[in-house]
Amino acid sequence: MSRETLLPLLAAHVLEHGLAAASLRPLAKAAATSDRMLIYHFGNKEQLLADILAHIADTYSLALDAAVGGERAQSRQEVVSRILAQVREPAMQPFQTLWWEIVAGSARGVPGYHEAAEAVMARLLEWLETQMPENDPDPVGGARYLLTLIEGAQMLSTVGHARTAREGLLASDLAGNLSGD
Amino acid sequence: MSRETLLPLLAAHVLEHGLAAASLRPLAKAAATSDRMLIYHFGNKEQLLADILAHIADTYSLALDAAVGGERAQSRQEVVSRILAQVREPAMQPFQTLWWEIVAGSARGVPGYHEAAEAVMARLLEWLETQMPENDPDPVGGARYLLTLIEGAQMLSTVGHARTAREGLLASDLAGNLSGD
DNA sequence: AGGGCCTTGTAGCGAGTGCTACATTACGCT
DNA sequence: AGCGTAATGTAGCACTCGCTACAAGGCCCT
Repeated sequence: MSRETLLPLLAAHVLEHGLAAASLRPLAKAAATSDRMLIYHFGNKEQLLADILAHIADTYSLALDAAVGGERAQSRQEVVSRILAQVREPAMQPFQTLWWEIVAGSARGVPGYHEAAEAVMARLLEWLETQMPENDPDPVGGARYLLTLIEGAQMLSTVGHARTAREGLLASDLAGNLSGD
Repeated sequence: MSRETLLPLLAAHVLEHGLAAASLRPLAKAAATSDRMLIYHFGNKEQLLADILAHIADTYSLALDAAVGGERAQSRQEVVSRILAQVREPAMQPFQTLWWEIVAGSARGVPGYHEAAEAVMARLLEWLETQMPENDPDPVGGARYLLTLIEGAQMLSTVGHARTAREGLLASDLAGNLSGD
């Protein structure tokens, strides 16, 4: 059982139960090994978590790429709708839940979290730029604008203010009808 | 030493060290009492944290009210600028850091966190409505829009994408120059 | 002064934490 | 076949966790 064999199992456990519950013995159990071996393979817990987070980031990135519809969106509003629909899929929920834990860790200065969070956002932003409408006057700035909106909306939804987020988007210059949100 | 005497000291400790480090013995030490007494006064840890979070929410609300400049903002852009400047004050940093921990707990379903987060956002939204420009065509929807933007920008800043957030706001319909961000 | 409650100190329980020491097995290379 | 390294099991250490049992003070009321 090498690191590469273990990582998917470890990642699945972290996605399901969160980082706060990611202690060595439960992780080892989920990967059908022992805490002893986790330390053996990864050195210490900090490195273990860093590797798991990196693996999850890769998985998330791939899932996002895979879920991208073929045809280009026609408007910024459509971009936001599509992404919010995608990101709120039940299958994406564990990533969302984990994401806020990473943000919290990043804010608190937990080693490795800031790097992980920054990398995820950078990749997401890069991908967002490719999703902008073909005739968009400012795809680069627009992607940043939409990212800000989307993440704000997601946070509000997370804390029970989905309605606030929806009404906020309706009041934005994106206007139109944001079907589904 | 009653509950009311202890709460400010406990809140200070949570603001400084976060919820993850908020275990009974350190909390008790910060409040110059014993873990024994914390359980005696609050029943159990869950209730203790709920009370501390409620106390912190009150404190935050008061601080925000106090920091509001007298004169009304002239534009939505000015509203955003003022709030981001205020919310990024060093004195507000502990609240921000704690906030993401609450959001994470809310997403994970930790008892009490969802209620706390929802209440904070509701209060913030209500306050934001009072801050909208006098001649705003849609202060209610506008407040929700700005809240979404502000929170998205704050999250991006937290994970090291302050620049992304700034450029996103510059590309929004708020346009103008968002001095300071 | 004495009864009764509110408050507090001391000690500890059982479980979980990251990590290590030591020993043994498994396996590839010459 | 023999050697060396990689891989793994077993036990355990020192610590923290939330919480409780027990007992003793302190203080008010009559």
